[in-house]
Amino acid sequence: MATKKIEPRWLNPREMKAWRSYIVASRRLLEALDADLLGHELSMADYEVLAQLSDAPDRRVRMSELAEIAMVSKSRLSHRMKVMEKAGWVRREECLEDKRGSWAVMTDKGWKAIVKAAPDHVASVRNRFVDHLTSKDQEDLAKIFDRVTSQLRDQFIDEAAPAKKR
Amino acid sequence: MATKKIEPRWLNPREMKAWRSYIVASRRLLEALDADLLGHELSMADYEVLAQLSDAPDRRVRMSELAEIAMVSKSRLSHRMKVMEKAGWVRREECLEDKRGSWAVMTDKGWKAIVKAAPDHVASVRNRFVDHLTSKDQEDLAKIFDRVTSQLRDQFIDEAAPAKKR
DNA sequence: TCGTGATAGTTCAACTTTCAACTAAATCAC
DNA sequence: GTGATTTAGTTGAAAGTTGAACTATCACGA
Repeated sequence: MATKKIEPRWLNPREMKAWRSYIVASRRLLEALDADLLGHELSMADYEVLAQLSDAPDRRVRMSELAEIAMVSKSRLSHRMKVMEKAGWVRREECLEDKRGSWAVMTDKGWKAIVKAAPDHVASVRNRFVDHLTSKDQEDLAKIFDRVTSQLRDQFIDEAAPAKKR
Repeated sequence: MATKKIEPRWLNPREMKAWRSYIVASRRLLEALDADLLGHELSMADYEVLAQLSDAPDRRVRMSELAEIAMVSKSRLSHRMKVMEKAGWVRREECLEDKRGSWAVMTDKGWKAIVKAAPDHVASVRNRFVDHLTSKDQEDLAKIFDRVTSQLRDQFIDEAAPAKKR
């Protein structure tokens, strides 16, 4: 098969501006939010895990599901859980319905930790981000990024599936 | 001083939606872009370093400046440079004007690597992000995120300075 | 009921990132 | 000038992350 070189479609100035503004702001923003959480001995990723756990019925979620909703790999979750378990924030319980599985369970201490961290984190998200958006901005952003996410999911499905026709 | 507990201003549904949409999309997006670069043995962070270097006059930049424009810590840059140096993509040269300093210099091999990776990366940025935005979206995004960045910078200056009045 | 393949979760080794400590040179204040 | 401070950059150890290999269990079809 002859591989034909396709001339790449470079970004025009408007596209470039949007992309760079986004990427720079995102880097800085995440950095700032992480720094703001430092006082609670939490990273954004750990916060996300605890927040998801605290939201679940009985504050317990299967490991796999937790990994998925907190957007971390199973391996990473396993490691972080070990750390957070040592800190006394979570506990693991064997799953009776499925003996391969286990439950991630939030302890009282973990609950207290997240309840204490949440107001500061929300304030930080406001200060650094949300309060600088108008209502319209918020709606626009949500629309745009939902589109991006669903597109990513579609592509992922495309890639995972053997593909009928592309 | 009596510390008074301030009732946190939680996010309303619109704000929450915007924030979550943004954070979820961003995580997934970065993940996808990183995965797309894997074929070139590059991470987004390394790509950024090489891209900045390739843009500089004579493809050479002082280490500190490179760290700043590529948005990585000096320590991290130092470590990555060692790896990329081993790969033959960059080289370090001593700085004659300031003997503490050193230049990061892109080699021909590095140039070839980035020239080869760039079209794929741009395609990936398009596929995953830019092509899903209208021109208006692009302008809105740029405006919003520029605002976020400048705000972050202002806050940072605030924090760094001893503060006259806050 | 057996075997085959998928799923849940952990672990290990390799790699990356962070943070603090460090060297050396430049700059500043007097 | 000279001592104090700042700046440039690197280093080493500790902590975090990744991806593949692994164990155990489950689910399904013949």
